[in-house]
Amino acid sequence: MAQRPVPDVVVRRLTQYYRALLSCRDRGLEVVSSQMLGEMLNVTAAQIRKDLSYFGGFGKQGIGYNVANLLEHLKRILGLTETWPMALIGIGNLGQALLHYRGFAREGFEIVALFDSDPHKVGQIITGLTVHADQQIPQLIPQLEIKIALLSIPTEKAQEAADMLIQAGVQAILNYAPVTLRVPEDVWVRQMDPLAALESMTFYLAAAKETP
Amino acid sequence: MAQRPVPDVVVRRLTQYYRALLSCRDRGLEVVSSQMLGEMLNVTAAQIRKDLSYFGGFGKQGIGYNVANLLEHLKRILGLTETWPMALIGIGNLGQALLHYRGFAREGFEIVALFDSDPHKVGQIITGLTVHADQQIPQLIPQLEIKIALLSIPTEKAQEAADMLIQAGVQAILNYAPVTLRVPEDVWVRQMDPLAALESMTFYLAAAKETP
DNA sequence: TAGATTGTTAATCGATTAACAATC
DNA sequence: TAGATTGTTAATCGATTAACAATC
Repeated sequence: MAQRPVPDVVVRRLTQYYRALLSCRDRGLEVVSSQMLGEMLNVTAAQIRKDLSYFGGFGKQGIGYNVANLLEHLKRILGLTETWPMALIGIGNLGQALLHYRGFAREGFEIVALFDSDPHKVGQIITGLTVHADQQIPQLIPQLEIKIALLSIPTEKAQEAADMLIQAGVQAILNYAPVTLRVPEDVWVRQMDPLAALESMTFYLAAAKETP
Repeated sequence: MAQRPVPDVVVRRLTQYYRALLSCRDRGLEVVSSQMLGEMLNVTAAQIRKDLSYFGGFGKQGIGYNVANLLEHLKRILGLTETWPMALIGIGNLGQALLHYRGFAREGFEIVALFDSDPHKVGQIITGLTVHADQQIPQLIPQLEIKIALLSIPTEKAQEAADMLIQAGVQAILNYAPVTLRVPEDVWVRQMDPLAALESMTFYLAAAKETP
């Protein structure tokens, strides 16, 4: 599909475009220009056109982009035409919040297996799913054809869990533990780290204080 | 402090270095080289030295960096020597998980005020904090000198809440709603968006499927 | 001293922006 | 047709990497 290699920054922006287009659609817009899209997302119009051009020409000169059409293309490009079964590792406060989050399902992501290392939690049924022991990972992940895992466990246990998951066939990890996981290069990891995000903002707040 | 303007990517990496150094300290390491740090974080040694050089020379040739010393410097640079009172807007599943998250306190972040628009929730006391109505924002934010807000409310309400918060003095927002907030340029926003993170990974998984 | 590692400069690489012909 | 907007190329900008003198 993509001829030139697509930079990761572009892929990340693609998800933004997709979001913005969904919102355009919901507001009844049929056509949108790169200019408009850019204003919604604080991105230049040229950036958007360049990014999209990695995948083809989806717009019409003088007109812009058909919202439904571009949405369809991005959906396919981002792999959102299929459904993605996911495993949730760690059923603490955060894990439970993820379990109840409705957003995943809307884009075809579904948590289909729960794992926890706490014997008190194993066997419990939450939102219709049984909590399995970590030891079940090697068996259940391949069986359920799970390629994506949500990792919401304590930092110390994250690497070990990641190793097991990858061994069992997981190729993408959404990591909530504040640690850099060591993974093979064909495995994808995205870090979800509120503390790091906060710290990168206090840098500016503290700097602004010093030089008012 | 910083002479040249510091690129945002550098600031974000600084938080990683800080994390890695904490882990070094906890393992009893007294000295660490840029090489070692780089291996922990999948970053080149040159990158780390360059990044740190924005702020000064913290290492010793032939030796490396004193862990405690560099930690102290980064702590100051990232503004983590002060404590940051925060407001939590939206007390749903995610909000409650954030409320129970212990990581914040360790770096001086403390949720000191809760807000929700649901009349059923207003007045409730959770972990010792009263849930306030959104209308209280203009009064309480300045009073408690809150500069940081955690936004965990539905997408539709996010912009309006952000406007109120900023009006009341908030300068940094950790936004869990999947929408690009329009904010003045002296206000910082970081997006926490698990769905976008997942979608940027399924891009690669789907692409790999096509070209095995 | 010899070996190691920093801080910094210069070279490279890659991403963003500007500009414009093509065309709806 | 005139006006608008795309897709793409070339120019610019900025970030990363390599290399090495300084020095612990």
